[in-house]
Amino acid sequence: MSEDVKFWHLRNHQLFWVLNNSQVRQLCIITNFKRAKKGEMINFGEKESSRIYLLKKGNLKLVQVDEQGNEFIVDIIQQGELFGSLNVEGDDSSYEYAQVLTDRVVLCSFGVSDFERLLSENPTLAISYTKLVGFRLKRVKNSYSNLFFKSAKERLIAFLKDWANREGKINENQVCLDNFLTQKEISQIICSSRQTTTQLFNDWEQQGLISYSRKEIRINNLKALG
Amino acid sequence: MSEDVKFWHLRNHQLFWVLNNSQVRQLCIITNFKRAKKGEMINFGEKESSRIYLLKKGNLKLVQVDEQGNEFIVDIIQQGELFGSLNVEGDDSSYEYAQVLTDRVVLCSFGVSDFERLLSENPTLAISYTKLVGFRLKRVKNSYSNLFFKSAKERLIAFLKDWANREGKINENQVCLDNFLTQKEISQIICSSRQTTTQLFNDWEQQGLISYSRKEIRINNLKALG
DNA sequence: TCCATAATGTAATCTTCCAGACATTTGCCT
DNA sequence: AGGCAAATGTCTGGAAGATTACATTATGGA
Repeated sequence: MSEDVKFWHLRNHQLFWVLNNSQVRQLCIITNFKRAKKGEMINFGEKESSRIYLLKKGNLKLVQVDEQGNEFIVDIIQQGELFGSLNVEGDDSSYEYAQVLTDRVVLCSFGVSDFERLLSENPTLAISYTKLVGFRLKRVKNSYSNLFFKSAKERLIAFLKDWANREGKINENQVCLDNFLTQKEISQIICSSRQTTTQLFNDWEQQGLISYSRKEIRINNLKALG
Repeated sequence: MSEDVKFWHLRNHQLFWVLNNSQVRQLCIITNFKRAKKGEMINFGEKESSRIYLLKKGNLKLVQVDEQGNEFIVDIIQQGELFGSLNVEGDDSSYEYAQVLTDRVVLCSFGVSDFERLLSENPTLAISYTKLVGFRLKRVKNSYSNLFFKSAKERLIAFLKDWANREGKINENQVCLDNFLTQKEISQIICSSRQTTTQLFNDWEQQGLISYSRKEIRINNLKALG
């Protein structure tokens, strides 16, 4: 990928607005670009090779795997978001990987140490980055505390609402979602069984409130679901 | 509180190891010290007044309250930890407060804007701070993903194990915990009903595996609980 | 010391949703 | 086109644990 394109990508990310052009050019040099297709997995966690990723196009899921092998979808990353070793510290038992959800993704990455050097030279960038991580913390806390006090149905509604806010397209009163998730994946996100999720979608479908397909989800009236 | 004592407190926190003495002295000036007693509440969230706290002594809980008024214990903060507006960004719907659990706590705090200025002058500090928040993020993720795949019993065991690791005192094979939590609070942490928690403790008590009182919890054999 | 209040103990229902066990459909690959 | 795997649809019992409803016991403050 040409330096020009790299430049454009980085220049367009909010986080790097505080850098001047020459700094961004510098950043280009340490940056690695990559394309990946649906289903591909991205591993991170090996201390040495740990990298920070910036997702330029597409969506992917962050999956955490515990000792028993349970897979748990921690977060859905969308266009423009950072992910990877935000935490930097090498530690522990839990393993995490990312998997591509959309047909293809474009992402770029820096090694953690390069990124750290950049931060130490640009305090303003360091603060922006700090805020970003803090925001992520808040998001995770929020989405989890949702899960505990809501029934499976409420959790699914909350998930759809969130999704609609993030990426929904409004078509004459309807919200339309590009569906790159299977019902199984949705259940993993909202922590319920696959069957329960299916049941809920079908109930809504029969009431004419929603239209589910593998390509898209159309919601006629978000508020009426409850 | 004298500047000297402030100095000692700050100098001893890992986060500030990267600062030199004169910088720590500077930090002392913007620092506010406070004592609080059991049950007292600390609010943060008002954008203007938001502060970052460093807990010097004691324990407290961070409680998140959602729109329905459900109270959810997000985290237990112990000696030496930072809490408060780690996220810096003022946002949204969810409200969070801290409540003192031990007889008394000692804490110091800075206004967010002062702290930000400090960060911008000390990029290394900013990086340390980022790692800290990242670590917190990891902890939250971990404790949550625990919750979803475990039964109430397993969750309680995991909680006790974690507690034992953090603050347990070993007495001739037994682990002894200073109990500043009620069973109700424990249930809030592990997300089960108060009655279920009570039942579990009593079962263990009858099997002679544990000894619960309001002052202390003594565990004879952590592994045998399962 | 006594009392009000909070914390703990116990039991009987009742709801939710998970876990199988299939059938059916969809969509991709060759 | 045809076949195969993955995704979806549907039904069942059963278990975990919430909820309700009290009884009992501690504890801190007046």
